[in-house]
Amino acid sequence: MTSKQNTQQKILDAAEQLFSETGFSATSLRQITSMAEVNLASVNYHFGSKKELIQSVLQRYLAVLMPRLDGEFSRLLASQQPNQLPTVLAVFIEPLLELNKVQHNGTTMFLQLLGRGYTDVQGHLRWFFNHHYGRTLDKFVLLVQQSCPQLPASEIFWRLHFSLGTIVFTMASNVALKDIAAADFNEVVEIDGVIKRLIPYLAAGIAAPL
Amino acid sequence: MTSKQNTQQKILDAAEQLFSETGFSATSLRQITSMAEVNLASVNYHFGSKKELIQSVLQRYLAVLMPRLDGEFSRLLASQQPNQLPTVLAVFIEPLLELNKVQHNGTTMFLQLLGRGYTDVQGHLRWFFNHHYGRTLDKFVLLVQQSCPQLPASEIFWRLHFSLGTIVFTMASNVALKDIAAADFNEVVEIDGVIKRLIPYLAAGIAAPL
DNA sequence: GTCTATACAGGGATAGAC
DNA sequence: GTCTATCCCTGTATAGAC
Repeated sequence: MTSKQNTQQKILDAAEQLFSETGFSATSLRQITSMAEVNLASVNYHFGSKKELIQSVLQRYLAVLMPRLDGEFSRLLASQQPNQLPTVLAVFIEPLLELNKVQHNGTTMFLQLLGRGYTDVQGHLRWFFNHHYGRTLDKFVLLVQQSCPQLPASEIFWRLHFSLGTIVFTMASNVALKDIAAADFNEVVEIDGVIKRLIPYLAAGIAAPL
Repeated sequence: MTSKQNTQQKILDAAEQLFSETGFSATSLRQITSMAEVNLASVNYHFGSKKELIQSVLQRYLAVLMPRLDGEFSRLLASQQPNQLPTVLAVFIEPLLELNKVQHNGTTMFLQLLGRGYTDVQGHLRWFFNHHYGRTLDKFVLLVQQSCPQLPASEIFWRLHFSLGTIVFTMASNVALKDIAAADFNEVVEIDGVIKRLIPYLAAGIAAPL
């Protein structure tokens, strides 16, 4: 009973650390199981496959993040008049930064996992996300549509995917970007700095004139 | 002599087709060499490794694209007054679409390779790109800085990387996005449509107020 | 139920014969 | 330059111990 929980937990912790350091495809199950000090086969026993392990690692964060976001979206939708786009986007900041309470460096960890997830193995993670959190996503899309009434829904579709790309790519290359910024501009930028730089960029892009 | 050229060429053609169909990591050297009807070991003999083969496939396009872009950038820099940001970005459209003359569906092929390349194997492609085309890149950055004199260089650095993410991610998931757009909005969007949708988004994001 | 040891097919890379 | 044979690593599946 407790031993099952321990094994699963040990695998998840080791996997999370290795995934965020070197990416999904570059991390082998043998690395994970040897760091977790468990048997190789236990990954497939407990999680079924490497893909499902990746989803489980992300799920630990999503289970905390998405209900919070859903609540914020519902709150904004309940107000009578449409909300400003920057206001809608700013809703992400707090819940994302609170992931630091889930785990040390949780925000960076999660965003890096998200970035690597969408870029490394694309397909199955996108499906997983839509499947589990489609409702929350719909609320967000509705909020954006209300804040940009001049834009057709199809244009918003494209621009939200552009924005997803911006976020995911930035987070996947977060470490490299921080290093370059430090070297070229003597700037020390932490994850919240990156997030706050992203907001005006995304807001302007999404609301751009046709 | 001719046999060397032929073998290299056959490998490049087969690799390009398979890469753009199923991505880099999902395409094995054995698939490539059997489609090209050459020996497995010849890939490593002629290109050194799978990574370098990927670079070579991209290089065929970059060798056409980058000199053209460099010329356009120089032309814009030569004009006395600073150029509008949308004008600077629009410079990409023509040279990108002309890749269709290099090969059938060349533009899509190239952008997909670029997208997959940056996301699949991140590190080495970035290095390769900066190393070979750093000068051209510098001209572009200068043009953007001139068109946004109110923005500090460090902010432009971040926003150009945001934009790179937008482009790369969009192109990597190009096929999926086209399918969704077709299903949800009855929209048939070709690659030039995506490019032209990107320009106003990017321009607004880069020039966003602080 | 949980864990271990082990086998298997497929991957990239490479040494050496030709 | 080319080709064969081989090496080591990967994810996955399963038989059997506890």
